[in-house]
Amino acid sequence: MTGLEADPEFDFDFLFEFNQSDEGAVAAPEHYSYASSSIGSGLPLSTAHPSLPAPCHDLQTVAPGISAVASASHPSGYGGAVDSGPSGYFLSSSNVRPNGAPALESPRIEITSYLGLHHNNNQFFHDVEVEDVVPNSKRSPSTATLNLPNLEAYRDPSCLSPASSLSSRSCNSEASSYESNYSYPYASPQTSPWQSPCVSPKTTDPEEGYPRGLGACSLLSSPRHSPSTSPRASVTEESWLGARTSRPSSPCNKRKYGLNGRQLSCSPHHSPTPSPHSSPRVSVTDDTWLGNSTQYTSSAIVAAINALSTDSSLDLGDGVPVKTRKTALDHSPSVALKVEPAGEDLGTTPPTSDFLPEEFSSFQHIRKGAFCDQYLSVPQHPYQWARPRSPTSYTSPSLPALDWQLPSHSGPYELRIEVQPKSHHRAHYETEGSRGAVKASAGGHPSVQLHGYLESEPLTLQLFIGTADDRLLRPHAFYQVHRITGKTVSTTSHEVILSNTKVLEIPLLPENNMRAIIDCAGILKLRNSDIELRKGETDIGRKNTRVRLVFRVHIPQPNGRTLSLQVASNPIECSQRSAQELPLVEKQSLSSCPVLGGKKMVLSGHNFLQDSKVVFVEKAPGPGERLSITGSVGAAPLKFGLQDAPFAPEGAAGKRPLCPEMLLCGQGGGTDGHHIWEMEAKTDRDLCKPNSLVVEIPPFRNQRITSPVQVNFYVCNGKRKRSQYQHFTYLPANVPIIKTEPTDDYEPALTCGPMSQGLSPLPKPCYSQQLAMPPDPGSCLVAGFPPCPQRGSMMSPPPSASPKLHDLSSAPYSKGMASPGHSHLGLQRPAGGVLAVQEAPRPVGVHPGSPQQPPPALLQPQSCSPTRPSVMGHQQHPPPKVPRNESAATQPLPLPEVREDSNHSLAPIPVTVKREPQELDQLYLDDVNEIIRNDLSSTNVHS
DNA sequence: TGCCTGGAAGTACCT
DNA sequence: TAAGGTACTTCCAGG
Repeated sequence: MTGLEADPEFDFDFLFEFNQSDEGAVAAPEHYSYASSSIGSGLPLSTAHPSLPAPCHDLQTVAPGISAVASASHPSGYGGAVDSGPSGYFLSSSNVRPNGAPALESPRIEITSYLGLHHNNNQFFHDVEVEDVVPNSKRSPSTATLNLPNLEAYRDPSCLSPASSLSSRSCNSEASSYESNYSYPYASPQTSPWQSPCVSPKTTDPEEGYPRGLGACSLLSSPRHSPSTSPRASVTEESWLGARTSRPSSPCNKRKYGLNGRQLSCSPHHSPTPSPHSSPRVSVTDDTWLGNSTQYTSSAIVAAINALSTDSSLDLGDGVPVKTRKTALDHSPSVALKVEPAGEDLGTTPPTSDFLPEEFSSFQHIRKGAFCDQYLSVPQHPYQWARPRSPTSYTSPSLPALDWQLPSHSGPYELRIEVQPKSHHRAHYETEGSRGAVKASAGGHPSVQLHGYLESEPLTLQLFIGTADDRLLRPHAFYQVHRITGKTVSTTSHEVILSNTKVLEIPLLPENNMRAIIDCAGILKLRNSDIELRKGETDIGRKNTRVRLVFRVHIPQPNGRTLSLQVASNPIECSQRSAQELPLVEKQSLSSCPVLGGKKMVLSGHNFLQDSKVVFVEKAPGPGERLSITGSVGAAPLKFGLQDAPFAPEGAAGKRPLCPEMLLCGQGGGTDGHHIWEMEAKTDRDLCKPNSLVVEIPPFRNQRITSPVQVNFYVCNGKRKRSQYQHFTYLPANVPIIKTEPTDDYEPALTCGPMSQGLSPLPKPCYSQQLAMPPDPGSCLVAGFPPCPQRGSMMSPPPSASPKLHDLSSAPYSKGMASPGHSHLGLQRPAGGVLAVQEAPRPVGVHPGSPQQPPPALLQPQSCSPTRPSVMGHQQHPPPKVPRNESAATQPLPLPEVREDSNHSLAPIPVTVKREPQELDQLYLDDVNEIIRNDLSSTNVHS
């Protein structure tokens, strides 16, 4: 076996799980309420969802549809979604748990992520290995997984540096997590293993020898976690550490990577056991998959996956750009087709139950590889979990994926952040000790409260670290929530991993008015190299240091469904430097003004200096902007363009998209689609305070605009010390001023529903969530998920397709792209759907304005097409709300569609294609940019 | 003793 | 290609 193979870090990538979302994994225990047998039947890949495009079809079908469909309750495939209900994300589940929590539908296929399909990839060989290890007969019948070689997990937990302190490795340090479990006053959300303290210590070991990554997964599920209160103290961890610790004691501290980007393991511990398990996850999954559902031929699956995958190229191997953007955070890591085991009882028949102890052990080993494979792990029941009553099944597999956009309120319920976190919080690395819990700016800690909930059942509040800036809200690739424990922490919490994203679960108790003080959440920074090198990972960590705390709660409804609400905090700057130097704009008193300018705008934020400058810029659609995503079906490579997000790669900055500075620094402006206009606003130095700045809106360069023009501005404290771009709209002089809330363009989405993510009122570039949310829930609930990851297809499901959910109206559920088409809202998103969305989510967004009617543009399959037609650019174009008309002259590649953007702010909410360039700001896709530019260049030439 | 913090050195990457 | 600067990580030390 090659070193690579042995490397635990990469193992999980392959897991192909058919699961609605990773989240489901957590809930695994509960999920397993269906009969295993169902799996097979339920999984006709191709048949499941007629609506889905053939290739993707299968997968999708399987995915959400499965869970929902499988059960009678989900006739429409996404049955749950179909129902009307209060706005919000409802799980469709016919089954209701005894406790009222929605029962899991049986055969559920989870697609966690999928990055590419590659059989026989060198790197992924797990399948074979697994098989060897586990006899088919012994494989858990219920779980079927398909391995896709070459798929690398996204944000592989394993990636977490081994060195990290225990506490830091929250993901991995289950021990700590579990500690809390014990303390939980109420039954924790069902599924997670942590619920049952019973984990027997005995399981031991398999993991011990394993690299952390592997272990992490298993840890969660594995019994081995000792109930010990302090994770570190626990033997397990000790061993764990010993085995894998890669603390930088040596030169090894700095990781070196092989050509393929894999980290060369300096320390033996990395892959102490080049065991065959190298990719436990894969193996296991595959095995199961194969064993259980032979019907799903790998080829079929692959085909489906390919169809779904937006950037299959990534997986394809060496030729693929490592940093391609990956849209689907959560799922991306691997595509796994997984069939949940049947059997409601968690404790009962776990998939692995059949194994002999030895086998089981082996099995576990394998599984360990799958980082965060809660799905798999859960089933490991040799240990009887004390099954706590599960008040709410937030972990239900049917729960929306972490990157889904959910509303903050629905019907009587509203999830609200009562106390926002400070705008700065220095995250700690794994190699460091914890830097404490996130605090509130006024002292104390953030707090979240669920309003309108009158039941006596406690609920679970989920917390994870999401992206900030303009991109759609989704789990942050480079940051993880870190559970803080200690005397100073009053809030119990517990960690679980969903789709490679650590999620802190905090009880929301009626006795506390469903309010939780978040004093147990720190932020862990993952090394950029660990994340970026993963195949399929397209995000760039550099300068991607802003995050948001994302809170979710899943409220069981009388009808058996679950209403999911989500709210995100204001952005939090997590870097050391930024907290000290970079200006941060949190609020702005004006979001628009006539072209004449002259109005005073008050900016609230941090690190404002008397010398701070406020610069307004109008960006021309640059190449990057044009190209938002190149989709590909099947093996076709997907490319995600960097849009003109606030931090588009430009000018001096060159390739770094995220850095605002870059745009302006020297180069930038210009014809290449960068800044076509820059104007420094006058600031009132006398009124300047560290937290507020008063500026006079400069007149726009073109006083004769006929439609609103979106521009951006930023605060600059000096070279390379600039805030992120903020949105601002110039209105035609003769047009009555429409007062706009300080929200950004994307806000229209807000109109759709309370998506509030807790976004600051500021026009923050985009809290994407807003974007995505279609006002019409129904639309969101679309039964079919477009097979193509491409948004276009996904986003616009045929009207007919849209389910009947009503309530969602207000709730914008959209997955990253928030395509109105996301029918999946309300439904579990089909794996395929998920993938698709994730893949290309950021680039394209649809304004919620008219969610019900997805813009045709969205429907365009462009993204799907391997070739990158200009079309793509249209759909996705970048954010720059710059009036393209005006700038057309300067623009190398004028995009007609742009026009819409600029208008949308004023527009009555027409459906517009959102250009989410800003989302990209976080993408420092150097490589990608290059590629895209090249492509564009060539494309332009052709055109 | 361990957790938090702030600061800064060393390294990598970008211009 | 080298120099300078910035950002990222890792360490150190004090509370």
